[in-house]
Amino acid sequence: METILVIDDDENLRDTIGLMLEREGFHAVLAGDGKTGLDQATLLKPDLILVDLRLPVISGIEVCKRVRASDIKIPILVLSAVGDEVDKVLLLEMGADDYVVKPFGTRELLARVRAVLRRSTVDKHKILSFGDVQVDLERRSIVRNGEELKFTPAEYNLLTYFLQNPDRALSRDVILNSVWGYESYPNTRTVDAHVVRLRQKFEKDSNAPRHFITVHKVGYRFLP
Amino acid sequence: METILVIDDDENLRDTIGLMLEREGFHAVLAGDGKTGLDQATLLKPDLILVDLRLPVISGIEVCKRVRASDIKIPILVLSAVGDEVDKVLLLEMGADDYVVKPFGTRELLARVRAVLRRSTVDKHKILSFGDVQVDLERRSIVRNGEELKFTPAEYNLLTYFLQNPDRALSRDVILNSVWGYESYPNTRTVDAHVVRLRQKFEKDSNAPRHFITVHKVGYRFLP
DNA sequence: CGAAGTTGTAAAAGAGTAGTAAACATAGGG
DNA sequence: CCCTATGTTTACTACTCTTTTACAACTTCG
Repeated sequence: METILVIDDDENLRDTIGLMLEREGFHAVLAGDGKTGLDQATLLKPDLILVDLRLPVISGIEVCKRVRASDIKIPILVLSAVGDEVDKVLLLEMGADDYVVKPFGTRELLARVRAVLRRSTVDKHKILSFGDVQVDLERRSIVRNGEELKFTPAEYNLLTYFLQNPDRALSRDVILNSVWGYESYPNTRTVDAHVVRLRQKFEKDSNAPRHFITVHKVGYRFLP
Repeated sequence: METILVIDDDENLRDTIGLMLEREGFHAVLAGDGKTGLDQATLLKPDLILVDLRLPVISGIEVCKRVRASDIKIPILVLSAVGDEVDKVLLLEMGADDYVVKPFGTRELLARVRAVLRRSTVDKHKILSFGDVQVDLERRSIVRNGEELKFTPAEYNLLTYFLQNPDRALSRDVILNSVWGYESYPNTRTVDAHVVRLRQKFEKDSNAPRHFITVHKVGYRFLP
């Protein structure tokens, strides 16, 4: 089920939209101001953000900018009042994917929501990243500064596991089970050997790791 | 990327539409009169033609007729002024796929454009291509430099599967399931054997594949 | 501090994987 | 019913990757 975050200070409208979305099978999350909205966005990573252009404190444009700044690629649909003299180009440049002029019909909004979602799912490659490195799960590629890196399967598997479990102390046993699976029983030192390689490849200073942190007597912790 | 041909004698409007389309990720080609427009149409084979109804010399209706007469199946969207007393039925009979009444909003036009394109792509006979090779799914033919290539069913199935899933790491199991189906259980090495053949046929240097890339311990990735 | 245990690391042994041609199997047409 | 075209498996080689090992360096804690 797709989650849609609705950011609007007009409680009435907000609830109406929320209800409508729920009725259409979406999961709607509501926020009354830009700040809350942004928090929700980073926390929930919704599939779409519906944001009012005129918001107190943090405007809709600002929300667009900030969502785009954090590298989460969530499509954004802006709601603007008919009077708003907004440069549509600016809006799209700020990272909005589409906009609807109030007052709008339920069906129109829904059509837009679906259109944006459709477009975004097409090119929704999951790309994990840390530092200047991007990992494309679909292509199974690792890119740094636009350049594809060579890597072995174990390196890739371990790296993506770390990326998907950031900032957690992971014991060697847990890592072995998750990355190598239950069927193979390598020595736990194997993990160490591979972490060494990841460090050599991805740490600027291999002696002072910033991403692949040793947790003494336990295992490792990955910091993006 | 989709190419859209805009035929309108109003330079201002033409440019505005062109700009808007470009911004939305289309490739816009502009023509100021029916004659030029028709030439462009046959030359470029755009994915959509946007044509003003009131054109000097050759009218929009005439453009529709002539495009339909030549057997290119390009969808046409007609722009008509509000005063124009046009029989909509006639318009559609002439080969237009939809029409928009001026003055129109950017969003409305875009919505129509997308709608028409969506409808037309469904039954557009798709030609997949990579390098200097074209694969016509409808004819089930593979052509290189205007010459039809011979191929076996398995070669064709595997190749088209790759073409339809470009730039993704595909495991042997996934390939087997998708190309061979769930009912047959060939060895995964079978995939390798067929990839070898595709390479021999389509790679310039079989030792340094540029299209059929090995993904160690996983399978293959196809790059157009 | 110093002993015991833990981790870092390079290199070698070992295990597994892919490329490839040829053998084998199968189906469909004549 | 055999022949041919195609598909699948096998066998072997070359190669890549993984794991182990050995030892140095480090951490912890009494």
